[in-house]
Amino acid sequence: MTTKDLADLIFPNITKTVDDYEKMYPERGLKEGAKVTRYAPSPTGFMHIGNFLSAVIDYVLAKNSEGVFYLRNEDTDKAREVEHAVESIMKILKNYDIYPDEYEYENKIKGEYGPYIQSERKEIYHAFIKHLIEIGRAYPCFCSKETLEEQRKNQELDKERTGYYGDYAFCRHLTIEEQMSKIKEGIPYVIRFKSSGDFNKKFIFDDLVKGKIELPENDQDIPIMKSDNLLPTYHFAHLVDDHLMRTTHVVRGEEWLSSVPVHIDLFRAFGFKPPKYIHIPLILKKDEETGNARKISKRKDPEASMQYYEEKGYPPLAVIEAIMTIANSNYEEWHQAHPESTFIEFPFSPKKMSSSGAYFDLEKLDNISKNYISTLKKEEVYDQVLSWAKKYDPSFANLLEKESLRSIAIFNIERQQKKPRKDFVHWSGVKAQISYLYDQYFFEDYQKTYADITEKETIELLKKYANIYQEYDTESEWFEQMKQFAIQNNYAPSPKIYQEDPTLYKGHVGMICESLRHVVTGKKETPNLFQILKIIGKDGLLKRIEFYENGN
RNA sequence: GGCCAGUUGGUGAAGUGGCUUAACACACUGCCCUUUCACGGCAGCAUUCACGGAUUCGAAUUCCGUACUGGUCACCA
Repeated sequence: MTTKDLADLIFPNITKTVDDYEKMYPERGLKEGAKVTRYAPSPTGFMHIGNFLSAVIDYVLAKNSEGVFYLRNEDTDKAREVEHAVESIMKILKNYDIYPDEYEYENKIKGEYGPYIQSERKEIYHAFIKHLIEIGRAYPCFCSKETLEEQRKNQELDKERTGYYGDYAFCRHLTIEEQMSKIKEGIPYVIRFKSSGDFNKKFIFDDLVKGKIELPENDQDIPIMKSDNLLPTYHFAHLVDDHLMRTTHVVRGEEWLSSVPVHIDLFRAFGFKPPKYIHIPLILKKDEETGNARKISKRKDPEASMQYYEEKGYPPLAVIEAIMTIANSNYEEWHQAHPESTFIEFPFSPKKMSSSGAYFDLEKLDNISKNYISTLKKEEVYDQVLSWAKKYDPSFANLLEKESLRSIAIFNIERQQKKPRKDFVHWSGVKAQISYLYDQYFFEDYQKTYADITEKETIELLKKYANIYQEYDTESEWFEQMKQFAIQNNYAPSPKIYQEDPTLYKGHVGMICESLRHVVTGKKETPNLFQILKIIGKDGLLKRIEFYENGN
């Protein structure tokens, strides 16, 4: 009995060899230096911001080098699988203008290196496992979970390193005959990789972010195929897929760093060249209870899910900018120097990436978003607010459409100037900031917000003003009239003049403006009054003053 | 506990032996501009790079130790 017999017993129907697959998936004929990257999520729920960070880096790396970026569905854990997870991931990526070159979902497949769904690649994995068994680098293990659990406990008690290695790797030492007869008896088994390393020996591993790291060789006989669904574990699927799909760079979270020895051992068993690894730092969050940093969690932190940014209405490019800043902190500077360039042109450098965990700073995101929105044209703001509202605030969307002209005028307030106003942070905040400019909201909601600061005399003054008000083209013309009006009513035309001798005047022009602003908007703080008056119009002005008078 | 990594201001960080009296951005504070709020402008905000020691003419940058934080040690990825 030989390992060949064992391999045939386990995989009687597998006829293709590793070589066959090597020929089926030849080296990609890309130009020198082109990077092949992938985003390989497991479909277990909503997209996490850490995954998004790695997807963005993958994408930039590939696009920047005229390479290939593909999406692979790692669905080997059937127990945790969630329906439509890949669809939602594709939607999110699309939202951020990230388009995989190769992918497979909803029965559509694009690319020559598929299937891109791991559960459809079972035969391929089996051929590779069969090969390992034949060359004596893999074997069936019949240890039950209970046995393994017990062994682990004993190892802990004995203060030994835990795991399936050396003398603890019981099934490694069975004879081929024993292995075959157990299989024939129908005892369930996993396939384990026969490790080749010595834990006490170190090797140097070069990570593109962290640099050279000394790691112990792998002596763990890890499972590479599960007993129930015969699907590979992550470690093995990573080897087969990233090799056959000719991946050049693997971007993943630093939680994978400690399994690098396993992966290297696996690649060496086949004589394959491992990809370059980019282990990116975890995205952290300060834990409120302990005050310590911890991995950002989907359960505790809403901002961990990419869904959050869509619901809040952050423009995708703002989120990208914030994420890119985590990837390389010189991103902002670069972007300012290259305003016309998109993020895929950014020369991302793994070496420049911080090697410690990063906080995702929501305040910083707000600032980025504010700046970004201030650069948009009025129509763009309108379109984006509208499409957000259609999804998350339909009644506001209706109003925006019904009053589209007024809405666009509102979004134009202090926008067409060298330094545009920066008051919109995200679309979900817009309604509260501008609703007073629509009669519908103003007369319904703003009555209560008035503070009683205006005297009767002032109201009379404002009424007088409303009657002479006219729509000027420029602000200075308007303000000139306002000053004249102030003088006629014994108000100083400027605060300075007023201050020279306050007893000469009832007040100054600014005070009239203040009262006017207050009565017309219900707020003390608003954007430019001239532009607001233009939008409301003379009728609106009269109506609002009347409304105020009656309300008090 | 073993193995691995990290530790620069309120935050993200730049920095890889002298150009650093530690860049830039966010936040914060003050002043100016001003019909409000913003915007904008100016200024302030780490004599110091977790701590201790070593190497060196010289260290945030190299080495050793300590502390703390994080990751990992599944038939999960």
